[in-house]
Amino acid sequence: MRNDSRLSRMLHVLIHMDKHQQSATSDMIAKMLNTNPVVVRRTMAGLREQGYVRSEKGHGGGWTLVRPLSEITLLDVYRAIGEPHLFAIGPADDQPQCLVEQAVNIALGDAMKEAQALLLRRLDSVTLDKIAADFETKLTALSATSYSCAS
Amino acid sequence: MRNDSRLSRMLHVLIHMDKHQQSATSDMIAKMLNTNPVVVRRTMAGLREQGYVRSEKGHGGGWTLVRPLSEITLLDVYRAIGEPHLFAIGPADDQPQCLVEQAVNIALGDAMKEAQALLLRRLDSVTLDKIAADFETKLTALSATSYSCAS
DNA sequence: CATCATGTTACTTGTCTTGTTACGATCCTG
DNA sequence: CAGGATCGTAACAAGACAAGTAACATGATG
Repeated sequence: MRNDSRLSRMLHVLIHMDKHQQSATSDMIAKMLNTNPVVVRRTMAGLREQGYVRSEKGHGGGWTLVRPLSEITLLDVYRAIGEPHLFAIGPADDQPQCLVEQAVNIALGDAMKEAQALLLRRLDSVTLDKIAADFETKLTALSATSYSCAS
Repeated sequence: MRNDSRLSRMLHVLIHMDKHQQSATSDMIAKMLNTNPVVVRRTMAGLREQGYVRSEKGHGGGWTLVRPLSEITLLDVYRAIGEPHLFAIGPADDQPQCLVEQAVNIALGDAMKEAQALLLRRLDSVTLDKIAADFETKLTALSATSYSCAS
């Protein structure tokens, strides 16, 4: 568990959901992600609240994709899961008295802000159908060879 | 302890060391950073190995700055402390079998690589004397008002 | 040799995502 | 309508990693 993999996992799930076009239970999704259903529900709650997926209880229930992949960007997903911290590094003190430390925070903070802005711009510029298309390319490239991912 | 603050702390220390131009003990530095001497030695070990500072044992010992701030970039310091992980997010699986997940990893990874490259470029473009100069500006701007940071 | 200071190891703490268990609510089906 | 399928949620344990802490060895100075 070295990284926060929620964004990665949700992208993975959404594209798979688009592929079968039928409701998937938290259990099925959990197996796909090598985790367990509670983690799935927890993480996908944000996607539901933002209207990207819908969940239905009871027999025959599960998760369904509501909006087309072409209308969901990576940034949308990132925001839906709560915009978790992107960086592992940061200042020792957010409001330091020391003027030297203030100058350090500004220098580091400026660089990080630029990097964050670039990353978010990049996430905003890619829609999920783009990744799905990349997948299709990979798939045809492999021709008839084995493709395994319990989808 | 939300973030890895080693880079921030080391920048702070190096600039202060340049200001007094005399050896500082781990204890003094620890007080400045609001931590304890072991953490200081642990973190500064990398700076010593890379030749930015020198440490001397025994009576009158402590840490001294070896190279001028103008010859040390933020990137140098980042590398000296062991290039810790920059991002808090990442893929769920580095070597996934699933082609969809592979496509997701590539999309996310590309964006992150770009952001990382930008950040490292920014770190490489700033030398420590630049931050020290920013500090001086702040200091004179404050005229004769109180400046507190047990340096 | 006594003291100061670093070097190093081992262990604890704090924080955050994940993993897991438990239980309640809801909905289909026989 | 009883029973099972499924989500919702709370509570708590596990794992990872930087940071905090304690203990002790090593080396330098006076």
